[in-house]
Amino acid sequence: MDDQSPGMRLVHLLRAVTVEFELLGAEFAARHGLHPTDVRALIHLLDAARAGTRATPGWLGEQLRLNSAGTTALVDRLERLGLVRRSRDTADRRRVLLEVEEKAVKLGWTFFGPVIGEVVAAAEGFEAGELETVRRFLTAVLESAGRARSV
Amino acid sequence: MDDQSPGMRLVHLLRAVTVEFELLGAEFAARHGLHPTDVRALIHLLDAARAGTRATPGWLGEQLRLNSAGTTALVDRLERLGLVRRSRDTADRRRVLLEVEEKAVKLGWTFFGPVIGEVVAAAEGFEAGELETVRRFLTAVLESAGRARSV
DNA sequence: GCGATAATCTCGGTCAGCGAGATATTATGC
DNA sequence: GCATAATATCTCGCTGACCGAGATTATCGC
Repeated sequence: MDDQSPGMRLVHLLRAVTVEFELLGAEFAARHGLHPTDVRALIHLLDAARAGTRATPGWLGEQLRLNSAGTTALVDRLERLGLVRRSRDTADRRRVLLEVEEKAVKLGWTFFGPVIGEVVAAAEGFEAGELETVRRFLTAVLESAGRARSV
Repeated sequence: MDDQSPGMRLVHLLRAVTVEFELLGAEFAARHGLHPTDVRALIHLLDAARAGTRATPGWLGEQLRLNSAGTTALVDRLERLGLVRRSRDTADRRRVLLEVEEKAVKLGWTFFGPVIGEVVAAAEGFEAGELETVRRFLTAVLESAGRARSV
């Protein structure tokens, strides 16, 4: 396969971006005494909070591909750090709801803030039509990756 | 910050792509009895081999942010799996060179092959100019992420 | 109510990765 | 030329994330 074709160059570029984001997460984690898994969990929890979805340990475990024991340990960790709070669901009292504390929101912001700022600034060097093209492409890639994964 | 601005939407999209790629790597790892770190190591080793760079345990450890003990354990694992071979550098006999076996190249191909195929196929739905725009954007993002990381 | 099902947690064990230090090889100051 | 520092890797002991199996608690259909 031609290594210099536009498609291949984009593949490598995307992979480089992924690596860079991973490193970013890992360094953020190390700096705050968290584990990479904790950061991933925070991302999912903040997403859920923003979308109004109710998060439970079981749901979180699925997102992160952890089994129930690992999930319990993870939530214990996050709770000990004061980032989430466990509370019984009053409707179905088998369920435990995970509520993110303000501290977690702030932490998430110090993590994403700088990257968001940089990327938004970078985006300003492009015209609206160009950004739309990028959006279409990334959407297509997202679907591609999903397809490649489910094979 | 406006959650619906084009810049923000691209940030979220990029993050989604990153997550998807990570999941892809994790599932590939699990399916082949590898750890996520092993996959990351393979990627770096294959890159080095392709670029003609000589890989050593120390270099690999830096790439993955592992200390020397962890790196030794990692290389032990990869060697046991028949993916790399250790050989002393004849010029500086303190050094150990890591040579990737064919098996590793094939494994890398079964990992990247499907994704590459999908992304290249997706790229064919775009004009050359559009792909160039995407390339420029991703390059800018890569620099942004690097900057955000070194703060 | 009672068995079946569901959500979470507990216990014991495995193994990746860390810190400290050992070992071997090469560069440097005098 | 020889002690000393610097470099590259490995060994040892340990911590802790995660897994598998099973216990616990709560809900639902009958």
